[in-house]
Amino acid sequence: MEHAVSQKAGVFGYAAPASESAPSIHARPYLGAIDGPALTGAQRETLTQLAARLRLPPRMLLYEEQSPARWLFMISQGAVKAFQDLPSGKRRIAAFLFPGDIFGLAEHGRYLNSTQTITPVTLYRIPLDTLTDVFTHDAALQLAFLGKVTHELREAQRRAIAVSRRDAAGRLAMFLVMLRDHLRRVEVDPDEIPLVMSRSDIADFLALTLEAVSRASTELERRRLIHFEGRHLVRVLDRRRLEKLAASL
Amino acid sequence: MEHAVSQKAGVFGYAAPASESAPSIHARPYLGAIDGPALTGAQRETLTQLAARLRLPPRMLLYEEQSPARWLFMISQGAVKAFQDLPSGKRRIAAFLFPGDIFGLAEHGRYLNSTQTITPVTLYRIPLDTLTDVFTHDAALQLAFLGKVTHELREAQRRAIAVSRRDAAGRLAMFLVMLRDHLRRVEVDPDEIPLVMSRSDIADFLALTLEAVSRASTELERRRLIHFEGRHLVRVLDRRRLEKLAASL
DNA sequence: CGCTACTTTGATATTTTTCAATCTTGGTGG
DNA sequence: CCACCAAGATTGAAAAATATCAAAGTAGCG
Repeated sequence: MEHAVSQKAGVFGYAAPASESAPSIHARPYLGAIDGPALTGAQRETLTQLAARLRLPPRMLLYEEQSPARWLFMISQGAVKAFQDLPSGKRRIAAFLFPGDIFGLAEHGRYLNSTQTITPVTLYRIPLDTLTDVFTHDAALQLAFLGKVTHELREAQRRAIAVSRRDAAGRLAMFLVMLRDHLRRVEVDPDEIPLVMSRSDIADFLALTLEAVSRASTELERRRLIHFEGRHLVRVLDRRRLEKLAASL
Repeated sequence: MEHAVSQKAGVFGYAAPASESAPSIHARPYLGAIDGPALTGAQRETLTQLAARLRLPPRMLLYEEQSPARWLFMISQGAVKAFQDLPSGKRRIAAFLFPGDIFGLAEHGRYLNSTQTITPVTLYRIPLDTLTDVFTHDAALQLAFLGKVTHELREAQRRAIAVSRRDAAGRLAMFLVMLRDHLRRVEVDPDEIPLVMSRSDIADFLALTLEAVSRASTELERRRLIHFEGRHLVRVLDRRRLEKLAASL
């Protein structure tokens, strides 16, 4: 199993003009009393001053697992994958990341996953050392981050449940529904799901072989739940049954 | 598949004397610059005033999935399981929780998992509505929570990787190692792993049948990696090979 | 227009799930 | 103190589904 990387880490793309849009994070409500704390203008200002805005090409490795963690990243545009390469040669994708998502949380000062751009990406890069101070001085801003992290925790738990399914078709259905819901804040038509990642990325995410993903795709098409318009766009034909299958574990 | 519950939610055990020990949370370092922000004396004081200390019997249901989230919990002693019952009748255990662990994070004001005590448990119960204010006024305290939540996020990701394994023995080995590491802050001998939960709990956690867990246990014993001293205590016979197997995915 | 990477399809092998029955263990009560 | 009971755990045999190995088909890109 090969996982070639077209560009090495360490060198980042050129800086993008900071004017286009200020940093923003998306999160669902997470505690009973806290409803998705959106960033205030002042908070965005704070972050904008800290963050460098970068534009990166596709397939660029941002950082590697176990390397020293220096920055936190927030995606503005594009898609990123976070993954681990396992001793067996297999790869497990921990998450696909889209606009509004944060990544780069570390442990013992080192990143836990490798990350690589899938599409061209625009993102904000925030030095970790300054972030601690900011959080200490701006509790509300930190709260927004806390909400985001808890949201990601829930998604990780949901994914663990999805992966635990035995049937490939059900896993794929769950993936599609999760992806659609995750993208809903960006996409307009909920029955069109853009699949920016490859089949083998999906396989690595769902802990299936890419052959199994391919067969599951065929099966979902045969059952008239979805239709592939090209390899990177799924049209949902029967939303009700797709969701039913996704929830049927 | 039956999952009977001996006691219903809503009624909590009697309050325990608050003097025994103040609330504490355990977390690993999570950001490059932040090393496991332990609670200061003042912060413990703050929490102690907010929290009710409760003692609960074993097998008590604390709250059910989708019920309105009113409290956050911190375990002082004992073990709790967080789970979801799926439409198919299967059960997925999202996490086993031990002293120092926090649980009760919610979404849209509702709990995402059901939780039930496994052993007798002593815990702190903190009203969620007051917590938001506390976090806003005490950024350092919030930072400790943020660290804890990110730590749980990492554990969820690790579990997702463990569950994605195909081989039952490997999954069980991974579970044992994770459990041992999680308990290391409490337990002294790293080669004695107390298994407070039942085989079927382990099965629900690993997304295996309990038969498969049983067979995997037998296999690990046959291979002289572990030895069961009774059903609730595992002695690690060959730490090196056990860890190798756990990491061999 | 042709190459290369990605995807699909096919046949076999491996492993878990299922379904069933038996065995243990801890607790209860006579 | 011992026998009995029930829940939990183990073992066995067959069925189901994905992994594997192999080969052919597409599609995008230069």
